[in-house]
Amino acid sequence: MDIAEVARRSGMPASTLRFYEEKGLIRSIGRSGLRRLFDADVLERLSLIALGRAAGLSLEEIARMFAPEGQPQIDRALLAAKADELDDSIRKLTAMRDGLRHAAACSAPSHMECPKFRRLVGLAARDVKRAHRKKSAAKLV
Amino acid sequence: MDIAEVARRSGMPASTLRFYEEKGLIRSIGRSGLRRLFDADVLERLSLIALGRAAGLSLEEIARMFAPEGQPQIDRALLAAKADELDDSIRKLTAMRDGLRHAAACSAPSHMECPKFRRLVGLAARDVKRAHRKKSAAKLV
DNA sequence: GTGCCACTTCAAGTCAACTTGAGGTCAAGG
DNA sequence: CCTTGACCTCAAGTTGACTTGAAGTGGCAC
Repeated sequence: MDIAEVARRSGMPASTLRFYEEKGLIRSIGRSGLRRLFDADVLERLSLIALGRAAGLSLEEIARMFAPEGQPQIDRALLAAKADELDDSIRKLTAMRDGLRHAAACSAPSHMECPKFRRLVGLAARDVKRAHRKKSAAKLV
Repeated sequence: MDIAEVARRSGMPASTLRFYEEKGLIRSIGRSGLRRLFDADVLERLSLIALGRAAGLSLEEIARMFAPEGQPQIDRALLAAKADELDDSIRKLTAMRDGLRHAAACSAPSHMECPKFRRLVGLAARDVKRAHRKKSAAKLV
């Protein structure tokens, strides 16, 4: 397959495919003149990348999941850790969604006068501080 | 409160507070010489901003939720629409989390040999294509 | 009253993940 | 054979959300 076909079948622009190859996320199997040739399995790999992106992983994290080819347990630990992170995000998003849903329906003149909404806001505030502590701690390393 | 106290109490760096003020997301209530003075209610506002960010809203979207002061129903419709978007993200993240969790535990030698995992991957692929269609359509406007 | 240092402004830098543009190459159809 | 246009490379641009740096100001403890 040439790059145009991969683009068509994966839904990603050719520029992205070249970019991913440069980053080592995918590989072309050869050339025809200048033109890259891809094996069909690149599509699976691209789906995997898309999945990771959709779940909020960075390209670098995704690359790490693919790469080592020698430490399967590190790989599995990473997957599990990522799953935990996702759980966290899901909890946050769910709280936010409920808050929005409520705010859209709530009759309080200003959302801030609604106790439900205020509780939610307080929750988020705690999270930010936690995140900042984490970041500062990370800098010390 | 001066900016340092707001920073301390909100957990955000002063530079971020100045940045948010410049963007119109928060307001200082006056100055003492050059120094900004903030009302205590800015903390509530910052929590709200943090909540929005954590839920994946852009600063511009957050600003729109605050701003109009005249179209309460547009505001509510926007909130409801955002809640729906969040529902979508939550579904995706949940699928991803389950996939990761499974992959971390699954005994198949390579994740791609596991039918559960492959189904998940296919799901993500469809999503990318949908996103690209949406983007292309948006460009035509 | 005076010196320090937290505050100020404004411009520029950073980071991730791509996209865009200029200038060049070559496979294939006519 | 020759043109065409899809593909190539490499550098630079873009966007969002901030951060950093240099140069300046002024509140307040002494």
